[in-house]
Amino acid sequence: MKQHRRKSDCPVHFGLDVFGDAWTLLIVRDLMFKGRTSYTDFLRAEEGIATNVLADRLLRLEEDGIVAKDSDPARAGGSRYRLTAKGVDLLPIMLEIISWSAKHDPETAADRAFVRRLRTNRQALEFEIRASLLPPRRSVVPTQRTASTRPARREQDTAEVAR
Amino acid sequence: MKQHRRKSDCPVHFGLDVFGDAWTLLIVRDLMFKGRTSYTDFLRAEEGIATNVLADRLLRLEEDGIVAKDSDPARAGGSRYRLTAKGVDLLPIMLEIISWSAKHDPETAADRAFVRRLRTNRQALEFEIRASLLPPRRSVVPTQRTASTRPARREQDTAEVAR
DNA sequence: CATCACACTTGCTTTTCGCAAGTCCGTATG
DNA sequence: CATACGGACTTGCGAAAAGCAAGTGTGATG
Repeated sequence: MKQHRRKSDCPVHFGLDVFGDAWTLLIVRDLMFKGRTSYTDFLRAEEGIATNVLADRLLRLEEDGIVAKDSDPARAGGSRYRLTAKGVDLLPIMLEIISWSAKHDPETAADRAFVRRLRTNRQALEFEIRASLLPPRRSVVPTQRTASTRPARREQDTAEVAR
Repeated sequence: MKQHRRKSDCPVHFGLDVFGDAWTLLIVRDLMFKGRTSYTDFLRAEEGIATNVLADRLLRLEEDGIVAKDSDPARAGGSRYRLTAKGVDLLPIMLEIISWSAKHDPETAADRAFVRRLRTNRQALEFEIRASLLPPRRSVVPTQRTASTRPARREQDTAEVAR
């Protein structure tokens, strides 16, 4: 289990403590841009995350209030993950990473039109994506956890409802 | 030695392959905002990076064209690191990380005025910081490396000179 | 030419990752 | 109501990376 190791109150360090690894932001990417929402969806991503690492990162993300998990009554034993408001707030970071990579990676698969919009009309693009992510379409019911199980800090409903 | 493991051409993955770990962006932070430029400067940062990890990350950053190393004739055996243009291009990512952490970390040490400017007048702030970082003030001479030693991809002079 | 600061290396322990296989659990099915 | 099934993990183990402490090399400086 990857541990939190907060060693300062520097905002850069705080961010890295949450998503400073090779996989966390790929899960966020899948939720934000690729419409992937289930455990097996994430496993199918082309980078090939290991199943134990995926389980660990999802738990971390849930504990840190970036994603929330709902059980999906439509499927046997199925769950759906979604970004919380705090998770959606990572969007500007994601967009800047995409912008940087599109500029500096000759082999980038970044969509041309997307990158152009990013440079010419970022506000609107960001607004659109936010709109596509909120509100969380609840055809599903929040997963119950016993007090003993992990996710400590629950997302405040207010944070979710606001905007 | 941390290895590159490029598994797709996704721009998010590309970025994470370069700086997806707990330390790389802290070094960038030190260079970008804290005026730290030497090996021992980086070691002194409050997060306490291990010396072998620091050596590894600096080599990676140099190989990836994010930083460049100059020998400093003013100090015995001293070196200075600086951001290349590609490294300075990480600025928007850093600013968004700071913004996110300032919003979501109750204990954040992020400077109030800085964060306010970030929200109200980002363009100017970014421009200012860029100006403070370029051009690389050369009171020092680029470090020579034999063909056998590491940094493969050298920063193109053009990239440095442009802007 | 001895000393010192700086920039790393080296060796060792602990943690995390990567990979393959196995388990659990809530439906659906017969 | 027993059994199969798909989805969501868990477990075990070897390898890689991180963390820690101590040591080495090298170019000034006295």
